[in-house]
Amino acid sequence: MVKQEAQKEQTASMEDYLEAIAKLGEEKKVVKVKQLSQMLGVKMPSVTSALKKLSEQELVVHERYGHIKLTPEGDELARDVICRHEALTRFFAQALGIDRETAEEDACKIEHLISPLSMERLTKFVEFMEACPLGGVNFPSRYEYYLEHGVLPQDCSGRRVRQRK
Amino acid sequence: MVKQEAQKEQTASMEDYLEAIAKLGEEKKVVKVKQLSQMLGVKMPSVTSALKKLSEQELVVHERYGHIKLTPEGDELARDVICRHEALTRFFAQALGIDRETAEEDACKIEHLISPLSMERLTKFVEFMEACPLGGVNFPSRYEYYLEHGVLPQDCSGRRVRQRK
DNA sequence: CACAATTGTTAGACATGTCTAACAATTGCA
DNA sequence: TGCAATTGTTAGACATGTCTAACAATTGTG
Repeated sequence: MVKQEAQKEQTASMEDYLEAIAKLGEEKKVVKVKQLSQMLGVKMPSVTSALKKLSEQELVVHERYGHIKLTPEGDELARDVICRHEALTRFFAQALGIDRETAEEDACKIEHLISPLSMERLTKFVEFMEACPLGGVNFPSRYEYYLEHGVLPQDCSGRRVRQRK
Repeated sequence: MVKQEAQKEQTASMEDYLEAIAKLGEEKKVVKVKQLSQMLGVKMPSVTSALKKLSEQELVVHERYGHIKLTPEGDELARDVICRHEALTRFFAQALGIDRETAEEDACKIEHLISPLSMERLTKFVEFMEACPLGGVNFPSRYEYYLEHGVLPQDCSGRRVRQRK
């Protein structure tokens, strides 16, 4: 029985900060206020103020004028957000064929509010679509045909509507 | 060349009010503050205050203690929100096989921030999934098999991973 | 038709998260 | 090493949208 601290629910905004800190931390050795401010498109005082809140919750370590680091708990939350972000991006980009930029933007917004159930199903869905070649003519390509021509491709058996009961 | 007023961008909250007014308006003859308050899970003063803002933008007609009605412009916005809501609900419920309640909840949140492009693609995607029977063994049922067993069904040609490249 | 119950409004507090302006610390380079 | 440029913080304004408390209008029923 693992002792599982109740993870504080975060607002969309705070999740964005956690996510950005984790991402910057991967590339750069040290994370600074200015970088966060630029990555998130907010002014520096907004970052300072967010860090204060996250520090109080012990998700972030940040001493005045110093480096910014996630605590283990903060990192866990951040990983979770990133995981959702990536799954959503894959869904939009790979499954729906949407350009990377739009896919990222939508993922960024939706990652904060989608339910765990939908998230799990969406992930499985993408996995399935990627794994299931459907006898050589895979789903995405048929879907693309449909997108482009507005009608089903030949190998969808001709029938067009014929769905209700 | 149709004169197309720039439609004021609405916040998620205001879109919720517009949507609720439209939905209530369909069933009941008159829409009242109390009903909106209950449907949206907020207190009455919140409704009054939202209606004031929407009135100022001429999306809603509401005279003190009186009925609440959408203007044509407000109705147009509301229809748009409802349209997104329904497409999203169908996606979650029908494509992902999620229970109606969760599907609705997620749709309610996502409808306010998804990009027009993703919305359009998602809609087409659901249409496609509903219309394409894939030679009798349709996508949703294979997907369900995958969900349940974690492996691809027979008619997905056996291969399991074999994707990269 | 009067008055109690219900519904609606106003005023103002509060929470979140942003911003600008002013000031403080740090840095890096001459 | 000292000072200018950069980076960071504090203080406080503002916008949005919620709430409670107090009051006002409407309603419906004896």
